Amino acid sequence: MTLDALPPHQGGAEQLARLLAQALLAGHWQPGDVFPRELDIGAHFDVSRNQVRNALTSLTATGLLERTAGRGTLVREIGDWHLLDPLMSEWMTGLVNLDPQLVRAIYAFRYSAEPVVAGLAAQEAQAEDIERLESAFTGMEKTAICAEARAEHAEYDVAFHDATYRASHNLVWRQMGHLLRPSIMALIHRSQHRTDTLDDSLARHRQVLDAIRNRDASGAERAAREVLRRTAIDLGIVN
Amino acid sequence: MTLDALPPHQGGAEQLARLLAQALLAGHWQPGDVFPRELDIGAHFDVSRNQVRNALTSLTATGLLERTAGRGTLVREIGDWHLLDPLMSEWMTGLVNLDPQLVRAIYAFRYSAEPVVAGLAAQEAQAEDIERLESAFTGMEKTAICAEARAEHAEYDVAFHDATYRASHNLVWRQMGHLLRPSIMALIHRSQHRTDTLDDSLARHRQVLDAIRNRDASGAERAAREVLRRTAIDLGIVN
DNA sequence: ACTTGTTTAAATGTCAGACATTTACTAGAC
DNA sequence: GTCTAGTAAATGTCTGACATTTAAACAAGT
Repeated sequence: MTLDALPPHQGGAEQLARLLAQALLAGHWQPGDVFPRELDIGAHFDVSRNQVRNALTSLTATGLLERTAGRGTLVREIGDWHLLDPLMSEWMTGLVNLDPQLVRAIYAFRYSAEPVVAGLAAQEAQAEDIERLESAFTGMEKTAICAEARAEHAEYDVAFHDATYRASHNLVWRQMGHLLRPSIMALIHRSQHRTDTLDDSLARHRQVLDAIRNRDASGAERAAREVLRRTAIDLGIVN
Repeated sequence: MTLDALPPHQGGAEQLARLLAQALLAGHWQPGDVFPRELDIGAHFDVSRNQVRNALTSLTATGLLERTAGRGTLVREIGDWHLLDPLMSEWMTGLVNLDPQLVRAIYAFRYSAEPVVAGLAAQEAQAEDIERLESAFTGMEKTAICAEARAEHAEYDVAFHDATYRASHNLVWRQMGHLLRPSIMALIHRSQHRTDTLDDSLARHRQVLDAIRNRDASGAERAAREVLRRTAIDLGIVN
């Protein structure tokens, strides 16, 4: 894989890091491949060596690359990626062709984890948590009608699930909310979002909200599982 | 808080990063405090500005610090820390006085998550996963007898739980195994490790192993919960 | 042949200094 | 008082030179 296939870039090491990271996430390099050298990258994108090094530092910190003096830069395998790093989530978000293996892994994780989180939320939620959930849900309702508001609807969707994680009032679970954004964004690009689909999704979200509001832990677990069953259909993981 | 209270350091930006990170994790600075300037840090530890910048880059990437040109470096609040970053786990490990709030948060997370993970492991485990679990368990048995092998015993303990996460065969859950090390290490420093305690802990671990081996998902869930009840006692969270 | 040691090239890592940019504060004009 | 310009101080960036590590090529000695 060469750099020629990548789009141009402008401004900042962060942009460059995103560009390279997304190419890696899309599988343009294989694990074990040697990554281009600093000077080549700098020459290709016409940026200073500093910018390149800053970008590569991020990719190394997220486990995408492995660098050793003298040898060069190697691409690490998917099992070494720090999927829970917020930077990684940001890079995955907006990547149209996310590796299906990743989409499935994240979904499987959510399917096993989110019911537990919802149960915790039902036990621990404070008034402000309920408020966040409600405002996110009403946002989802408002944007469900017209097709142009798909992006906005997704944001409210993310906000709803993130509010669930936050309502668990656990520092670790809360960190995991970052994974939601890429997962839900992937959902947008793969599902048709027909009206009946959205209605069904909304109804299931409402049950989660109600259960948490009623402090019904096991009910929240069940409802969260139902939401994710709907998600699985929309993602094309089942059927 | 000044730098004077910190021990000296030798060699490498990584060492410096660990030193500063552990000071932050121990709560030597309050959220919102201004962190010392690059030049001051460099002068105090007698390292180049580059090393300081590399170290601070790590602390920024893990959400411990927030840096903006012109303003300086601020200490972020605990809710912004990237607790799931492997670097963070490495720093927390070996920190004798980990913030009790963190210990409790990590424990609460494990108590809600690990039963689910054990259940998944019972469904998904392959032969090599079982082997890893068994070898870790026998290691725990061998090192349970004499008190000198506490550190080694803890390593086998970590290996056992890590093997459980790996056996779930999910990329996301697997990443979370990093959190185990600091959690279990904290346990060492706080518990007496009396012989009957260890026997009880071993028996409960054995039940997890057996349930996974028998592909008994709900049994593995129950057993994992029992292991963590034991852990809670040893950590002093209950009783 | 096989090993051992030396050299060479190439990659990342480090340093030092100058400069750029952003931010907060201060003094002064009106 | 309020706005503006200026100044100081902090992080960010660039550049070039040098250090260190690694792997491969090569040359000797046994």
